[in-house]
Amino acid sequence: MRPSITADDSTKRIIRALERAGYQATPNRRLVARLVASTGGHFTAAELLERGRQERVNIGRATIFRALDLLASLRVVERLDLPTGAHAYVLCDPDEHHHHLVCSTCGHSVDVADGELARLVDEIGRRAGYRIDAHRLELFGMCSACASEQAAVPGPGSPA
Amino acid sequence: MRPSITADDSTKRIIRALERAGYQATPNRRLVARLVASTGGHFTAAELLERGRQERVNIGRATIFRALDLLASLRVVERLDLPTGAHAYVLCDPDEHHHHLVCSTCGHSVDVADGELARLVDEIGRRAGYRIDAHRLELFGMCSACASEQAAVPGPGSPA
DNA sequence: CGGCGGGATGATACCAGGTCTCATCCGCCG
DNA sequence: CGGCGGATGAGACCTGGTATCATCCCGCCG
Repeated sequence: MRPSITADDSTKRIIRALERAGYQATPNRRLVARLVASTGGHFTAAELLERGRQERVNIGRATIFRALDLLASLRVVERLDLPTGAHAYVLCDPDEHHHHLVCSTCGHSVDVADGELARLVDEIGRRAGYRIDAHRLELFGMCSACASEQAAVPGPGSPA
Repeated sequence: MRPSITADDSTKRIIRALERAGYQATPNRRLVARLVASTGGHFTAAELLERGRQERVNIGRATIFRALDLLASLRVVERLDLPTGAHAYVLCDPDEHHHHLVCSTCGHSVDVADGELARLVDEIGRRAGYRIDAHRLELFGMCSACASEQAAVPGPGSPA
């Protein structure tokens, strides 16, 4: 375990990214940054809104979306399509191209370096005669924490 | 080029899949099958609805969605998340696990065999300590037809 | 200090994709 | 022919997201 990056660090990192790009770090945006940073996994705009309202009555839905958009454009946050078709956002590292591996149980998400994938994608494109501009890989599964928890408290029917 | 599979073949294949799974091949579903098969690329439910209405006045939105759901559950059709965040559907081969490479210009889509990806995904999971249950790879680019068309009629600025 | 301008904000209307309900309908089987 | 379950259409509804618009706030300039 190496939880060297705290939520607080993340909050600051987000705010710095905002400022570096020339955007105002307004109270609302700071709030969103804090909310985003304090989730270990993915979250929806609606969740953010609700949590935001708990600490600060007046924050508009539109503001949340605008902030999220902004953060997404800075690649501090990325939009995810869950297998269910629902949309969620995750905090992530803006510095390198990567993908997400998300736990379907707890929602925790880890960044996955592109690695060999780039090569593979390249080859697929060449074979199909496409010029590939973008790719997206999304991985869903169960993290080790959830797996061991499930092993300890097995749901009905599973230990058959 | 090997356009050995016609829209008609696809229509029949879809209908057969329906029947094999024990669902009625009702007129509406046949219509949807035909509409789906006659698009080379991805399409949205709204498009289908509109095209459907052109040849058969009464088909409900819900019916389209229901048919699409059904086809998706038979894996004859798959739901795609475009880079824009919009949802689309594509006709595809139910028999093997694969991914989609879609042309952002014309919407044409080709199936891509999983190939090495499975191994890669496996390794990622092992390294992260996740049990990976599902993955999704989506590739976006430009097909050779659109590329050559673009080369012939270059847009402003591109031939710089 | 006062005024100004642009960006940020909140409310709200709106839109699209999708789901749910419900009454009707229709085709298939007996 | 009668009944039943599945399919259907209309339309309400929900959710995620966007557009509009008036207001507001802040920094800056005079």
